[in-house]
Amino acid sequence: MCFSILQVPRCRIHTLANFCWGSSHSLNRTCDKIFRFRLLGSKANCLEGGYSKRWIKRPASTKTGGSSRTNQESKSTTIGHEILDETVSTRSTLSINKTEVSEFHRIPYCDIQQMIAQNKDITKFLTFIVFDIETTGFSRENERIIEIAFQDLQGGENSTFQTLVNPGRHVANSHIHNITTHMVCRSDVPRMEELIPILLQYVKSRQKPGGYVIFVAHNARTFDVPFLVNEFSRCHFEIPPNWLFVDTLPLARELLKLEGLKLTSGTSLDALCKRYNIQFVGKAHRAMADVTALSLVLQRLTFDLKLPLSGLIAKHFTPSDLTSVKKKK
DNA sequence: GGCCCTCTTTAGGGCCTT
Repeated sequence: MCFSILQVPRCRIHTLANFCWGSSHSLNRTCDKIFRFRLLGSKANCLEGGYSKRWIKRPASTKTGGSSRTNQESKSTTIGHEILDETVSTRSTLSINKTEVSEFHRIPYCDIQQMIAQNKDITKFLTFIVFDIETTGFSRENERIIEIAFQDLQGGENSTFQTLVNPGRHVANSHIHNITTHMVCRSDVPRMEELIPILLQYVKSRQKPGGYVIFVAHNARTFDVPFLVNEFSRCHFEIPPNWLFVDTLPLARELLKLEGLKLTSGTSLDALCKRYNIQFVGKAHRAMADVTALSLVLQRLTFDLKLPLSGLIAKHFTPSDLTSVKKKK
């Protein structure tokens, strides 16, 4: 499956078409040996309240400990939890070194704006990940994330990542996503502080050396990203500086405006799926189903807006942009 | 909470996210 190709004659314009769903990237290649969880085979049981497709119940273990580089004393604890993923067909191992996590902030990254200006092959430095979260409510201050899904648009092995998250509290809005307290408030479902190192390592396994990761979500600016930033902060982690975010909601608004339609015509993910005749795989308002749908909506939106890759990247924002907006007020 | 629109800007309501 490929993104639509937008081409301008005699101009070299990079588009999402460059990110095809087929290349392979093994988690095994980039891992160390301190934190560890396992993604098991794909033929497993369906999850309670999950998808109609082959959702996988994956027992996993996480080893936490000190740095192998500094030879500090290592304390290992095993945390059983379930990682839900639909695409991994072979047994693979992802290990995480906590020192390595802290070094995310020391990697020198390329100047993306300069590369666009110089028309360099920016696709060599970019990873596009569509993501979605399910939460216990709307308030980033008071509510918690209970499910996260990532999909690397490059495709290939391990291109999707999905997990439930233990919020340590009652889930009052199960009627929205069908995720119940019983499903997440369990010792074998990871808490956010346990999950973040795994997420960081997963994303690192997908990114290119010295490159940026573009995270795309619907209403990312006012919901998903502030939630993510808040959870990282609460768990004493920082969003890596090479993580950039793009919100598809303004793209949808821009398109309706271009077509002379009122915004009340619908800019929700549901409305966009109906517009493009995209069917949800599984139930809407489950993270992976929404991610899959948004991945398809994204290619249609960029096609309709005639938006080249550089134009999409130009719409990015960072967590510090959100902070500066807050400070101004 | 941010963005957009309008019966507007010294405001208010609706949409979008769960």
